[in-house]
Amino acid sequence: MTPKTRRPPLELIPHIHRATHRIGMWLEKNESLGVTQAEAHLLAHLAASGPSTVGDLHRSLGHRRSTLTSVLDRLETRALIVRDVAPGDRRSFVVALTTKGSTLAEKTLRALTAMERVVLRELEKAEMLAVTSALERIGHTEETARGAKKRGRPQGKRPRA
Amino acid sequence: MTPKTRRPPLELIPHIHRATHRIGMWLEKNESLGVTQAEAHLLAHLAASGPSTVGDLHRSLGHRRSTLTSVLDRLETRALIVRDVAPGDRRSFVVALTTKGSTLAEKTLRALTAMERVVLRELEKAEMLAVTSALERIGHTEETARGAKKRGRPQGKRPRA
DNA sequence: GATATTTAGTACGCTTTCGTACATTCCGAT
DNA sequence: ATCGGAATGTACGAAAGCGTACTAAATATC
Repeated sequence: MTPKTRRPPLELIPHIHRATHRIGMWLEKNESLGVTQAEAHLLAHLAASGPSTVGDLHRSLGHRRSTLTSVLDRLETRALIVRDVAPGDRRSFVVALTTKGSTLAEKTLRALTAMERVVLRELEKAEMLAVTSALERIGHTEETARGAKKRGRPQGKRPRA
Repeated sequence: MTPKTRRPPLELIPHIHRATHRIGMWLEKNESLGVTQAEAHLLAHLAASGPSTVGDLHRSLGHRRSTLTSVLDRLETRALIVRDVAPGDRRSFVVALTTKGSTLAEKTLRALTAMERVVLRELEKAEMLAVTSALERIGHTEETARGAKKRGRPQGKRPRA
């Protein structure tokens, strides 16, 4: 009468989250790429799509602009990317891979591609469409989110039996 | 000859990441649930699967154990959950929702379920299986990752055109 | 039954991510 | 031209996530 499940569990969202986690773990473990998850995806995007503005990266990767600033700072410090003022719009930076960054980005992209291939090999094209379009439909709100409430100022004792 | 795309772009992984991001944004925006993404998923899991140990949550949600400790601390401070020593294993805690937590968890679960429903309504069952099994196959390594290298001690100047 | 090994969870410090405030540039209306 | 709003990206402080080290309990080994 009171088994494990009391409500219809979610079917899709948890899978998405676990998949995301595993991608990150795999990146940090399996290859000695020396990049974090966020860095890897940014490099891969640059390698796949060419130079992009910070706004492009924001829209493509989903990170907050301020987060991107930090990530780009790190990558720039390590001489993997350069920021150049965009021709035609002096507010924007065009982010491009350096030679060094390009080498690493290719490596990263290959690693991610290899990971995908294992999955894609077994999927029919139609199924693949179902997957991506399902993912695309998840939580589509306005592109750029703003404002949110925070609360809780925790950090207290640590219980122990 | 040098268009936008220089290499075959990834087809699946970026979708997964964007979906994850949108779920988080949606949670923080659309409802005044007052919980972060991690908290929401934890509450939803408890509501769906009943009391669980920290280890269970670790395996189900993918967060690091130490991360879970923090999340649970916050939820405990807000009196949404309780930690009780597990009967039969005094090392473990059983995490359970309080009445207050249960109310909020139900609300959260409904919000997430509603979000899924929009997607699922349009998917055939077979397609759905393709989606979840594809996600499950992403980056399957050992459940618990360990050790990873870090580097880079950045934080420098902030360029400006 | 004493000791080593494994498992569960936490404490702590550091890195990453994020929200907000702000400076600069662009663009449309006038 | 110029003024007001929108857009682009950064600075800064604060919160969340995570790796490592550690404690305690359970389990295996002898």
